[in-house]
Amino acid sequence: MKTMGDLRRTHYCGEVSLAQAGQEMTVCGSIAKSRDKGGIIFADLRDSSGILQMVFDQDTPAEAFAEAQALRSEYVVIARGVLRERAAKTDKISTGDVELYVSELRILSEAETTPFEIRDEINVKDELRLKYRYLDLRRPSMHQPIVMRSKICQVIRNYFCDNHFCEIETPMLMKSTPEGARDYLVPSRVNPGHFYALPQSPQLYKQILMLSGFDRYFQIARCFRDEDLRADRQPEFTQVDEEMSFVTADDVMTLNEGLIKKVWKEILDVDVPTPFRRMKWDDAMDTYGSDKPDTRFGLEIQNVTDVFANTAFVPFANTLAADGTIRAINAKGMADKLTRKTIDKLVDVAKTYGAKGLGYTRWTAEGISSSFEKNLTEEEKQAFHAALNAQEGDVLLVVSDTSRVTACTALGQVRLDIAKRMELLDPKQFNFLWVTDFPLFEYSEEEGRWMAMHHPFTMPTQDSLDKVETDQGACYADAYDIVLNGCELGGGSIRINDPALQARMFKALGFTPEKARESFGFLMDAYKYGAPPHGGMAYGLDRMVMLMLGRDSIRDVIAFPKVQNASEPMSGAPDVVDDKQLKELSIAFVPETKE
RNA sequence: GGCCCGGUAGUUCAGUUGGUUAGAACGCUAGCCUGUCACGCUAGAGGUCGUCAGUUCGAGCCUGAUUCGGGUCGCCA
Repeated sequence: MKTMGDLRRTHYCGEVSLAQAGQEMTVCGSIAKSRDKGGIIFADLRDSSGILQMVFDQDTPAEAFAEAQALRSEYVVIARGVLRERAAKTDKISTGDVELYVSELRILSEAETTPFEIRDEINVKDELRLKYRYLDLRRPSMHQPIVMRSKICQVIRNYFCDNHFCEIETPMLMKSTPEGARDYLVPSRVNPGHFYALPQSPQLYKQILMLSGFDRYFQIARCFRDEDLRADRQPEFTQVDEEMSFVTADDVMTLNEGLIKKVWKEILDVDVPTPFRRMKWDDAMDTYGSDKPDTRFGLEIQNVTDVFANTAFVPFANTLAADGTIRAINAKGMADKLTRKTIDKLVDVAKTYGAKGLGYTRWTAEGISSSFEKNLTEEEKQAFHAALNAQEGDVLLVVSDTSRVTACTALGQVRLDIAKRMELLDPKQFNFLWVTDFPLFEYSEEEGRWMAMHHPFTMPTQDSLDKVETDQGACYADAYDIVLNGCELGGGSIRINDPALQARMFKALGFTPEKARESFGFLMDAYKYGAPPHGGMAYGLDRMVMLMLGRDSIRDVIAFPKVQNASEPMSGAPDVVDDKQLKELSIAFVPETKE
């Protein structure tokens, strides 16, 4: 091993080209691969920008040639030489028409054999890749999303700064507030028995910043939620958070369409047409069975309740007697591909999402086979087929349920499952959509009360204002989610800026005045001294980067992600701590007793 | 908390009905090779079959428990 001596990098591997042939240059990085042919040695040098081939032969100084013979994968080197045109070119790498004819090579660090190969084509278990995250991140396909993420943030910052926004950091150590996800708690040493919470979002602070006269705020903010993980959900994640004064929902949506347009253009060179389609929550649920519909394909849900109004078929009749609903999808022309076996899978999907079952009719050249049509009258059958415009080659899928949301959600998931099976999802297509007019409240069986669907500061729509305390189920919110290809990219709302209305909201949510004051007193006070109308939204940055780069997992766009049990395999966090540390914090560990 | 899938050389996998010494590819080590780029050729090393217990004359294979990882429902205002 050597030091760099007086060698210093003059060029990055991925940034040289034929135009620089003949120049002397110094590059550094890691050995991706070396090929020792005896009298000639090729070694691929990788740095953060790309790969450049180095060459050594009989005319290479003896010392450098000997050094080249000792090269192994992942050795860290610095090399000086002359860039020249290759005798044999390749289009496998961007610098495939040049190579560095090396005159001086210094091995700066040797490397043990890595637990897996540092190449993009490998297929290695996540467990191992995450334990050796630093090795995994060396692979170009893992490296690229992290670099892209940085560029995306830069574009976002520029857009906000160009539009009169001010970037402001809000506290990481804050007060725990009720409602919402579980908080990560941080004990206070100087206040024994007292805890900070890590922010689930900067929501309260950004509203207060509007009251502080900042007018327009943004932040690329780390947020924490102590809930179970998913492929697109991490306990620690990043929001692009924004808030604006003197705006309506329309203004917020328009400004954000501009942001999306700019980011997609500058990063992907994709022209996103604006304005985006807008859809009310009710319509999204009825038509797509989701509050984040994927509109890249059809298979829309239809309401066939009326067809069965007088049916004798017991499951449907019972549902309708309980004021329920019957919804259906016609998978047009898919009878050949949706076999009985596949339909059984769809039934499982529907059940997973709460449906009692999934009725089906499969109409092939051999005739109609159906799980329920034998129980229908001839008139009902015909009316059913007519309602769905059914023909030979179609598959009809039906869910009946007392809950409209359950029936639609189950069919919505069946719809997505079919789309995946039939490969209807074009990964190159970006379908943006605003979903608006969400329900203001959601009834929680567990809590036995109405809960805020978004958060308790969300402005009700004009029509809902007088129903807040009396008819919570009929109230809608001046809220909007931005949806991309069936994923919730972000969401926001106009906030309540009238203390009296805020007090009514807390009451509707079952807060006593004392409880409201205890939890949100500082916020209620702040609104007393003049509050501009304001609203904003927040994006899940990780999800945005994931969708832009076409990745399946949010982990691919986070440098050091956590795994399903919320631990971090490389460092081993979380871990036990010394008793001394606990004592200082006045904390005693009491194991949860198992039943 | 529930459900589903997985764990066999460094890596990715195969392993028949439970039966002798557990295989392949890649990687690794050594040698040869002057235009390779998934280099090639020759030789070699490399295994607690996740862990524990059980059934059996005999377990990688069967049973139970457990652990680790992935997906998912609940949960995620």
